[in-house]
Amino acid sequence: MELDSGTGVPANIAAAWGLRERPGKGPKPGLTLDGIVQAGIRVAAADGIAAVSMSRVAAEAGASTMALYRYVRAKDELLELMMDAAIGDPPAIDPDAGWRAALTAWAWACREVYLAQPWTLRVPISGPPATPHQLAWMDAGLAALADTSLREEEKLSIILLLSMYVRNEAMVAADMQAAVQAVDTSLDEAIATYGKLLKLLVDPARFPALGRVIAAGVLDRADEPHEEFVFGLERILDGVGLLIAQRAGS
Amino acid sequence: MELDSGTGVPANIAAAWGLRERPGKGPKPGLTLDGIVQAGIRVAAADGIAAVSMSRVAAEAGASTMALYRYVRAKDELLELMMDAAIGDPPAIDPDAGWRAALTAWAWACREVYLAQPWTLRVPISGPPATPHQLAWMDAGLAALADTSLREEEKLSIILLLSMYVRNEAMVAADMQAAVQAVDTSLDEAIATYGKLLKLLVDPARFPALGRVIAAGVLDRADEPHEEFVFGLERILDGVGLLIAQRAGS
DNA sequence: CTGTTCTGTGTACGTTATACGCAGTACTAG
DNA sequence: CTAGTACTGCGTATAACGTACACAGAACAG
Repeated sequence: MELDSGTGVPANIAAAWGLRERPGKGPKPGLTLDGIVQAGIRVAAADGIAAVSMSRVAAEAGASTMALYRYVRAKDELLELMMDAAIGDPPAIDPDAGWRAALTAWAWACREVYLAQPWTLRVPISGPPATPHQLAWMDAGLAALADTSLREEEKLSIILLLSMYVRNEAMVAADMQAAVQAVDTSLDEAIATYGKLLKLLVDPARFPALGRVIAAGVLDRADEPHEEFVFGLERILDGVGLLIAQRAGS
Repeated sequence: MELDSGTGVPANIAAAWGLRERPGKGPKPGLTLDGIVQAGIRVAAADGIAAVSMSRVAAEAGASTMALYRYVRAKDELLELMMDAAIGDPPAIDPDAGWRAALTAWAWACREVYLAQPWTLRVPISGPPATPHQLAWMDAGLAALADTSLREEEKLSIILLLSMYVRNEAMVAADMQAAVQAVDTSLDEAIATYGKLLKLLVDPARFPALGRVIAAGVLDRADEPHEEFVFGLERILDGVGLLIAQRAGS
């Protein structure tokens, strides 16, 4: 059977929920799914997602390469399981804080998880969220909007928008940090290098608006570390606030 | 030399700007960089980015695998060049339309480019935008904000926020379309299947907010095709509008 | 006790990117 | 005109990858 217990749950998601049937016929399993997933996470944390090969994970777990395939259908499934395990559960959020404070806390927590484990940002997303911890984060985000008079559909859209934003912003931040560490320089210097590059390439006659940005010196120095994140977050929350006010008014 | 003409321009970006020096000593090149890039684009458009291997592109270009390396430093560079060629130049936007209409048109155009060539969404971003067409799109976006009283720094942040949003939303849309085509079903049906899956997995006692969304039937049917995109876009532009009003007021 | 079924493992295969060396070509210096 | 040089396209070789498959042994059901 492709699916477990005929419930119609896709195999990879069933694995994430621990629904794998392991009828007790053969020999005792010497490994555990969780052990393998943790081994994968250790490899990814140490040397990045590119280092996560089946043989490397198997070595870390103390088994042969092919043993992993008794627990995992394919590498993609392993990555999905690693991802789900790595993000863990969302933090508790004060339910009386108001939607804006709650969403802000949620977004910051999400970002911290990503930046603490940058490899999670490189795991290709394979579909709509359906693993336990992903749904837990979704639920926590939705809970922040529970007291508003938004339609359920709108709440969901907002959480999707926000989680997309946080993930993407974390990716950019992680990219920059990686680039900085690769050349062993400072963030300020990296930005300045980029600014100089654009100054070289951009002809203000051809790209006038971009030319004005460069001329204004925006790219001469780095922002405060999290300034970019806060800026986008505040714009989005402002927009959400407008909708909430609108729904409350009508 | 790693760099061209000692200008300090990284090799891959120099290639994108056509700054490669090809001193006329050896035999006449039988291929052109552009021809190779176009061959790569044909392969990607036909069979997706996973089909873009050096040997496949070489076959499409009518040359041997290793010949490509005379024009391209590595596969990553080829992908970057393909990406830049594929997005092309942004459309002209009515400069008197006002910032909101202009940004909306810009975002839609950007989204169309991505969805017309979904493989571009799978090209890993390798750093801040520095290729000619990327900068052209950035300039077009910034131009939409030219008449506002925002600081240049803010304009840039807004364009980055918006382009991130469009790209991400296009990725999700492309993912869904791919999933739908893979199982050869309708979009409505795919959403409903996902809804049923969540209904099965989500315990409303453990995930109350998510339970309410599901109970409200949000996932029983698909939205209008572009509804999700419009929703997020409007929220972001609302937030931007608030900032513009604030800056104009003070 | 005798299947039956699951375990871990070794081997093998097909792909991938790309480093390297070679033969031939078009230009430049003399 | 000739020698040298730098570049071309190409074939081969290498290391790594995911994973299909077959097999030996272990634990259970009857």
